[in-house]
Amino acid sequence: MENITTAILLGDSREVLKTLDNNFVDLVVTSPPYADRRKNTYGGIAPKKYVKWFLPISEQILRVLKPTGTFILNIKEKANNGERNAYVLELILALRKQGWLWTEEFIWHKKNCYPGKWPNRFRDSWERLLQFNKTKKFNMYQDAVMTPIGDWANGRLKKISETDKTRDNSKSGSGFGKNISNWLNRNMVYPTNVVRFATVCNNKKHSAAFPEKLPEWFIKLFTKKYDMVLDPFLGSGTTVEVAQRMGRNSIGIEIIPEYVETAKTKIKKSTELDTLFSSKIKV
Amino acid sequence: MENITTAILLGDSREVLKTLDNNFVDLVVTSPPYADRRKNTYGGIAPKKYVKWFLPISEQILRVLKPTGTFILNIKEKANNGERNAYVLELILALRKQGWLWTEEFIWHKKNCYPGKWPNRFRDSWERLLQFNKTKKFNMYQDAVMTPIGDWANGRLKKISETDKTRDNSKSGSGFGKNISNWLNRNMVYPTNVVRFATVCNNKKHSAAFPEKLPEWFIKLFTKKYDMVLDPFLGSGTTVEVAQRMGRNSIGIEIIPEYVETAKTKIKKSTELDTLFSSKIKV
DNA sequence: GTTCCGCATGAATCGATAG
DNA sequence: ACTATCGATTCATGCGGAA
Repeated sequence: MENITTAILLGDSREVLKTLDNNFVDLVVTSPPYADRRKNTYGGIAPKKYVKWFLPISEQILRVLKPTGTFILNIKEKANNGERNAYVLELILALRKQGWLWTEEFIWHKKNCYPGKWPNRFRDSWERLLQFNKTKKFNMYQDAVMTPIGDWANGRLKKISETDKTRDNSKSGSGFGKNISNWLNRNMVYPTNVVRFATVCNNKKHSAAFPEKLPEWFIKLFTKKYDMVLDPFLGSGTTVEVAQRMGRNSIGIEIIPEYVETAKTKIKKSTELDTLFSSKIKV
Repeated sequence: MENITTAILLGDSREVLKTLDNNFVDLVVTSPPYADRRKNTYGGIAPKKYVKWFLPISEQILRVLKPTGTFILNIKEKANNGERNAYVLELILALRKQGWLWTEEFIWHKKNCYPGKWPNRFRDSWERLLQFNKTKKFNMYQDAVMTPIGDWANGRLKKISETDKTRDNSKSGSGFGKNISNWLNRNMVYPTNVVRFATVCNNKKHSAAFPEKLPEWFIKLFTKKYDMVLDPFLGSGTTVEVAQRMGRNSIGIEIIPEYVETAKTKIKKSTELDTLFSSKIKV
């Protein structure tokens, strides 16, 4: 039986990443400190300096990632002085220049966003989930994240007429046709690039942990069992905890000792689950 | 009684906009042809040339807009050769340089997005609704777009406890605790910066303008009656039709004669409604 | 009149093939 | 090599006619 490794490294990602091998990571999923956020814990990076600060890190990520791997970056610029900061846009352009393919931008539509009221804007209920790749031939396991088909199917697909079965193309010239018979006995459909998860509300020590569902979804989508997951801004350990539970190897890097301790506790706790999990699978 | 003007101008926005006065428009809401799209009708603009093509237009928009006015730009980059185009990011940065404040990015989460399946990406179900302003003191009528409270909010608001209040107060100091009373005992809530409308697919004759609900929402949010609305890429006339129905003055510019005719027909038809509408209001 | 059901259509995207 | 065209895939919505 293959073993699963779960490593939590204390230190600055800018340094720790340099100690890792080339081309061995299948998925990087992370939520770095946003500019001018979390000043109390991370010190905060000024928006103007953010790109310059991030590029050496992404350079290392580019190096450790397999050609078939994927890099998911969760980030959102805040409003400052009535205006959205532009550093995330500049970061995307800079990452492209660094050699990354900007494959996709998923939207994380937060189910329960932060309440509040301002005269000039509404509550911010979404964040960017930027997908970058080294090559066009990356691994993607779409079937792993299929979702139940919409309610419309109940009414619409019960009875299929003969015309439905025979007609192929619509007349519009869009080249789009339909073959309704394909839809029989379908319960699940592929999702879109808008994902909807609730934010975590419980009082974790880490100030901005993303919900478990988020790394879980991307781990399902971009890795298979025993693949390697990396989170260079681990925080309280959500990513490696989920990765371990899902039977993936993982490495987390975190600069704050207190968070590392929290994360390690989680791992230990879930090690029991892991044993349970391991005993079920036969490899 | 004040009259409502609804003007539809045939021509190229780059030229027609120059003939308009300074500082008289309250809201510009438009959906220009996206790069490499609508080749059959608008010829298509190459992604590389898009920013250069758009800046003279936005310069005129900046001129005709009141200091209290708002510019809403609906756009989305397509995927090309496995990668998202970056010209929209470059456009946002260029508009900032031109003097615009990038106030907000709304997400249009499309209820019914285009179908399809590809090995490397999911269906694209969102578009950008970029908000730009001349000054920080723009008009915003938030009460006009309040929505019925959803089940999610019922659950969430009931759970807001003393710990929630104290935690949030201590963290951000944003005065959240004071504002929370606004949220209790209400049937209506303010929306967020994610809006959800279905695309229209009932009209055979015209390639789809955006759905009526979209300009309607922004007209409610950023204008009051008798304000001036401008759409420099009118298409089949949705924006001015909605503006007229809502008792706003409006100007639409469209380069394709056939679309101008369609738009004018809509306006004429709705003039009867307008008369009805006028007779009901007392000014 | 309601509800139910048939059906076209939509700012899509990729890979293969053709010029 | 690089662009242009074509075929294949697919989900939810609203309209209009039928029950």
